[in-house]
Amino acid sequence: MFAQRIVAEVLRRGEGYGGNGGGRGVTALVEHTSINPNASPHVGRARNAMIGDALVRLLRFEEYEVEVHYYVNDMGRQIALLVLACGEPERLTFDEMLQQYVDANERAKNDPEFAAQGYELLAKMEEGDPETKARFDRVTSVCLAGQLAVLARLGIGYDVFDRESAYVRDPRLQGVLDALRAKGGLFTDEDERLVADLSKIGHTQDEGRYLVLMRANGSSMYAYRDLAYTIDKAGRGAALNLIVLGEDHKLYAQQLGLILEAAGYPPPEPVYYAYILLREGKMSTREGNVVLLSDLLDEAVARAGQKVEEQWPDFPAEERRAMAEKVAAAAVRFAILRVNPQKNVIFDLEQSLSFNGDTGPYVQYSCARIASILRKHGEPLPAEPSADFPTDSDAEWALITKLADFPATVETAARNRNTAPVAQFALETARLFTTFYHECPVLNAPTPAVRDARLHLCQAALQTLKNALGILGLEAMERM
RNA sequence: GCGCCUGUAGCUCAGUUGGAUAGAGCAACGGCCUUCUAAGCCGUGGGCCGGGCGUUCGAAUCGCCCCAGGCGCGCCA
Repeated sequence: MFAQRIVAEVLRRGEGYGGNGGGRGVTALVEHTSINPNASPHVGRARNAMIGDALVRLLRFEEYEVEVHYYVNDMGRQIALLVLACGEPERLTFDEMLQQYVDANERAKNDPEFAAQGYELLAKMEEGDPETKARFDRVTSVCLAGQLAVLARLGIGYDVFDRESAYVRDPRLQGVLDALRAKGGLFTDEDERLVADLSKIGHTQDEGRYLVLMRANGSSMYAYRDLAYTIDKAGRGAALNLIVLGEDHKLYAQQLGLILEAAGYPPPEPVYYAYILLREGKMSTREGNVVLLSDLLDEAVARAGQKVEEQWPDFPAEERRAMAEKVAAAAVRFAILRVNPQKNVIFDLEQSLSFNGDTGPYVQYSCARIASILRKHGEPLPAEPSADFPTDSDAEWALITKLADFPATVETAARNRNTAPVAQFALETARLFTTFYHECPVLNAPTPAVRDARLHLCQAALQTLKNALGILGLEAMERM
């Protein structure tokens, strides 16, 4: 009997239902977010973090052993300017540092001497000057902590932080240069820069043929350091090596991949996503038309808080606050994650703050309704649904059939490295539960057998929704 | 100019990898709280699936050509 079998299967597997064990015994390294320290995360950048984090959760659900890496770009021209601007970093907060950076960047454009100071500072950093390194560390650490605090509000965390500055003088880079040289793919150009000619190692198009590795003054370019880091990641022995990248990095990743292959290293598997745009155009920190993740979350919490207050006036403020945080995070995460990553999305503030319709809070609300039924029933249910499992309505069948689809949805999502279908599944399941909810009374079911079957179905639906939400990084609500 | 991605309802998105009458939400309009939470439900209107040509018994889905948007293309990261 199909219905009874599916419901029993969901309840038996519990938190593991939907997992196919595709990653059992497989290690995976996932790098995502890796925001430059000179900016507070905006929703565009946050797409990387949310996609990456959901991917990590999906892989773990499939029993991969995952290690999450964050590459801290604590070097480079922009960071040098930031450090230069933050004279006494101890006295500055994260937000103040960001303002300093904006000012410094502006000044560097019009003041060549100031810009030159930046390059000098960078060169000293690369030489390994301890005092300079300490200065950089102080500034970038404050910035990193500020960024992580915002991301943590969305439930996003990391296992390992790799600092770019640790890879500048990586001895393995010599081997890469030797390999390039051996194939005629390395030369010093007329301006004394060290340049890779990728056409010698399989690059077929004209655009992107050359990649500058070192400046004339011997300081390294981002790509050069990134090569060392990528080699380092490859050397950690993970069977699956993923990196979440904006689509603007496509050509760059190909270039890097060619060099790595020429030197005998396996390149990571990229997962791309497209930009989030505003109606007015693309987000630009310079022009001030950005939506900061922290601001978005604050607004979401404020709106959710209002709703919670209307709904649960007798709850302690602290508890209401916690509910609002969960709902707010769910709204923001779901709004981003439900869209296929290769699509540009036009960011709509009202829409991503909406708690009605095709949203994370709608799914959470369905969970709360189920939890409420189970709570009201009070008594524990038999662990196994009875062999006599009456299900006569279309609503019940549609819901059960949907629950049965979950493992296949997860399997496809993992294979395609795309969690958007899981969000879609959660929505569809929540809608089907709601139809069932309106058409099939549970506690007042016509017979005890029907009631028990429906209670078990409720449990199974809740478990499946929880598992789907877990992959997306949203919390199911007991009440809302 | 060249390369990659995208184009589905007024708006934001799905569409199970080529199958039957293309689905949701938002917005609009009309209904539903003395029965398990109205952050919900039911109903109405709304479509040349960007355009064209092809492949196929069959195309939103595959191919080619256009058009539009996004991204990228040597001392940014």
